[in-house]
Amino acid sequence: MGDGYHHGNLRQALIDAGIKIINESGEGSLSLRKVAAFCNVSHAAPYSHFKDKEELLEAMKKSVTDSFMEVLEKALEESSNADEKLVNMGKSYVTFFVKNPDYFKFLFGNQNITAHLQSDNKDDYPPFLLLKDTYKKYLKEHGLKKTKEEKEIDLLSLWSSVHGLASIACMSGVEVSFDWEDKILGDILIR
Amino acid sequence: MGDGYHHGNLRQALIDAGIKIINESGEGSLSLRKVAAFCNVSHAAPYSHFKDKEELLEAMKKSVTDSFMEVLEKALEESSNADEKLVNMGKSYVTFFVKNPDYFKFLFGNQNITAHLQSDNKDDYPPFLLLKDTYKKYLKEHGLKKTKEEKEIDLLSLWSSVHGLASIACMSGVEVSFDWEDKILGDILIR
DNA sequence: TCTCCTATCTTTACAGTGTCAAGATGATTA
DNA sequence: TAATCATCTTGACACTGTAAAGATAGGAGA
Repeated sequence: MGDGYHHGNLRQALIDAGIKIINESGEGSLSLRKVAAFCNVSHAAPYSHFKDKEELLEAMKKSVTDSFMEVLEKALEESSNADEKLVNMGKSYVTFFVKNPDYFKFLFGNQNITAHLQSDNKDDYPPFLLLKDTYKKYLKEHGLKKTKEEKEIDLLSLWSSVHGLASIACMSGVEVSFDWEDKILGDILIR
Repeated sequence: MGDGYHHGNLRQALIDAGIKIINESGEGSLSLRKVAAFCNVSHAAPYSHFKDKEELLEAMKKSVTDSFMEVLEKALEESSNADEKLVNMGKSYVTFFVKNPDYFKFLFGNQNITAHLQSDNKDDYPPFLLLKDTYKKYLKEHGLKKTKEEKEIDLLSLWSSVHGLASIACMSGVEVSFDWEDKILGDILIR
């Protein structure tokens, strides 16, 4: 266990190492061999746990998404009413990625988002599900009735604003102040 | 000229070949050597025109951005009033990338957007400048007075909505209908 | 016309990459 | 104790970006 021929928990160690490397020098400088070396293991060892480099990347994305979900859920817990929940969730959404732009680039800056997100349905993406759920509660709390189409528009509007903000902040280097965020989200809810 | 030892206009040929490859099989399968082979030229020939693989990619991005700008400008020409201009520009923004998701991934799905976009200022990005300009005319046409901060918020709101929509459509496979777009953009303008 | 210059392209070489196949190792189980 | 099996190592392969050195051709100047 630990130091010997068998590693103990190499799978998780590889995932953690991969994320660490990404955070320190970006995804560009992430190679299977480096990840393996970081774990003091031969260059082909990862193939006992992952079919592909791609499969390791997917596992890393899942891990990052889990951390992301924790942050979002915490934001919900710390809010009292539905309005606050939506705004704080949006803020946390952007803040999380502004704090770790490499995470955004990693999650959304790749051709391979396909396997991770697509499945032709955004409803497989946990953060979106959480937004959807929170939005529903928002409607309920306010006693609002909306058509299915209106709901879709609201959700897409909320999501694309927040996600677009994160994207712009992370990918273009534009500074996003929280005043802006408050107002943008507020306006979407009020309109 | 053309077939001999010297190529004629290898630089542009490499750019075009690169874009073609990306459109057919995504950026993942783009290598300098393939681009060179596509132009019937040795694998090191590109280094006479580009310092780096990165420098070729930048040139390709510039080329794609130029096409993008043409589409946006055409949308402006074909609109009569300021409201129409803003909405049509937003539509074209999204449509352009929905039609060529590989372009979106190529332009915005990379760590190296830095060199292409950042320079710590979104004002270097031609499409944003066009949006800014169009928005200013919109204010003028309506005789609206806004503070600098309000303008910034409006612009960021417009941009992040549209860009976010494009991002979601291109990266997650969610279908974006134009009804949605009309309403989302309309709401932002009206509020 | 001849020579030289320079931009452009080729050849050769090297380190790094993902991946596969075959073998080694050691923990588990029969 | 012996056999099994997941896990790890070693070695090999094709492909990548890039650098250095040489070849080529077209134009400039004599």
